[in-house]
Amino acid sequence: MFAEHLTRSEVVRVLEIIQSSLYCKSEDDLRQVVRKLQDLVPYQAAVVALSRSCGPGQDPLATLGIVNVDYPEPYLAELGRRGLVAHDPVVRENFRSFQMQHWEDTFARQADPLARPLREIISLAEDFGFSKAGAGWGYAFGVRDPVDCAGSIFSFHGLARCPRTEEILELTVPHFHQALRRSHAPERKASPLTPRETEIMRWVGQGKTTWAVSEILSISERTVKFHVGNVIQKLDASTRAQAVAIAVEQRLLDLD
Amino acid sequence: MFAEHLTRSEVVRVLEIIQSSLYCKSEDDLRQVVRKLQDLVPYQAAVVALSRSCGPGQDPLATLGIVNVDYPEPYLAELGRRGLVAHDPVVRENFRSFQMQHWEDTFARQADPLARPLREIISLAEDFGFSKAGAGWGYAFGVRDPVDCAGSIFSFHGLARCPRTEEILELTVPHFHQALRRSHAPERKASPLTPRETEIMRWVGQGKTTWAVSEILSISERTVKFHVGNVIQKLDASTRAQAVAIAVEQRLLDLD
DNA sequence: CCGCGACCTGTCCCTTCGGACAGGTTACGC
DNA sequence: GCGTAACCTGTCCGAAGGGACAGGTCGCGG
Repeated sequence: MFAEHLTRSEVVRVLEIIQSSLYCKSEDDLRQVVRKLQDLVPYQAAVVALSRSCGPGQDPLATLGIVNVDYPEPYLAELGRRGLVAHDPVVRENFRSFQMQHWEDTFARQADPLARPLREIISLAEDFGFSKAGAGWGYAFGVRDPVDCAGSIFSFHGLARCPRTEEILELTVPHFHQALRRSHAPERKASPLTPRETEIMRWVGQGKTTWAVSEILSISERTVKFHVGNVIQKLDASTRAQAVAIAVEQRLLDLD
Repeated sequence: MFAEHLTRSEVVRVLEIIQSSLYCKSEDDLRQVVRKLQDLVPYQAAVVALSRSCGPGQDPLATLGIVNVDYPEPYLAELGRRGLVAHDPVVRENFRSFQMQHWEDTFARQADPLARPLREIISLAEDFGFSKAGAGWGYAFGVRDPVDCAGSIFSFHGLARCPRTEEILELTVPHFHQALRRSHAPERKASPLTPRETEIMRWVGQGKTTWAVSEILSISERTVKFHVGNVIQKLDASTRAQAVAIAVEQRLLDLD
């Protein structure tokens, strides 16, 4: 059965959230969308992360990009600083199985509940006022992308075990994963080219000669050569053909 | 209001379809998912297409990849053979506005309803037994991806105008678009370049001069110029810079 | 066997580029 | 006011590219 614990209006709400996930263009958009879940599921804080390398033999943690939703920043920073993320059983479990897990179960499955990093994780959480026990438990759920193998984890703090909650997460998280994948993709660093250089390279890429570009822009041939020369330098190219190749490949020519 | 014309079970059905769209890995998967819509919306046949180049000044038709769902293949083939796709007002409208359109309106908006290509489109449709008038009308709806600018069109034949239908398409099509984008990614038409040409253009794109390439490949400078010249012709470029730009953009240089 | 496509080579000529040198103006922030 | 970045312009020259003409070999399929 599908969505059996949800009323019509809840299903509609879920659908709305899913729709809005389609239009995430940035981490911040995603943050907003995830927050909408709070109407349906009373989590306290969430953390979201995407790893591009989840293949066999790859370390997912290596390329983990983290988006914080309502956790105290210093807590996550400290977690990272002490290298505890790699030892968090929830994280490890997630990137192995990508199944929904309630933290309580995950912690219960630990061979040695008193192991050093585990105790440290728990005490750090307590330092920040949310113990991992009792009301402090939560859910984690992630997706391993069937197409490009990117893996994500969505971790929600402050959720008691509940089939309805699981249903909602099951429905929404895969879409959040996609939104994360999309909004995280265009990690396009600022173009090293000036507007003028970009403009000129666009024409050059369209097959215009120096002379033609100078006519188009009503500037001298020399100036065009000057700009192209600068681009060649900046992109560490040796010919304009290579400069164009690099620019196109790095999408510096705002074709889109 | 969201999904106001739908019952709970219909909303759930929509949600189910959306969920299954997440796991499309191929055109055929997508076809299956789109077909599920028939339970909710009695369309007769659908055609789905994705264009990677939808930027300003780019021709979306140039990179249009088409997925047929239940149309007679010969019909679509004939449409393409006669170059009618470019003249279909529904297609043109879609890639301009990306808004939902009922074909009836689109055709009604045509300045000259008796124009040659338009008449040909209609008569071809009639030849295949589905006139575009009356019950033959349908809906088209597409998405212009906010992230990578890829544009899609989803065209459903055999739908009367109906707010409920529009609602369902409004909810599902954006997800189909994403599914199409994901499953369609590794679609690369055969390169028009010969292996030798590809090899040479790769070096040219790396900034090598004619002389340098000739040294690398142990052939004469003249031969390199010969091949580059052929590539420039084939790609309809005028300089090697433009040839490189086109080759890189169309991913002809198996860099990846 | 012949045509065809991919590949290879040459000469001639004019255009285009790339680099080096040597200037200039505007606009903006410290 | 001074530095700096973006923009603009010039001359000179050797190197590189593009087009047109005219060849050549090889292998494959009708």
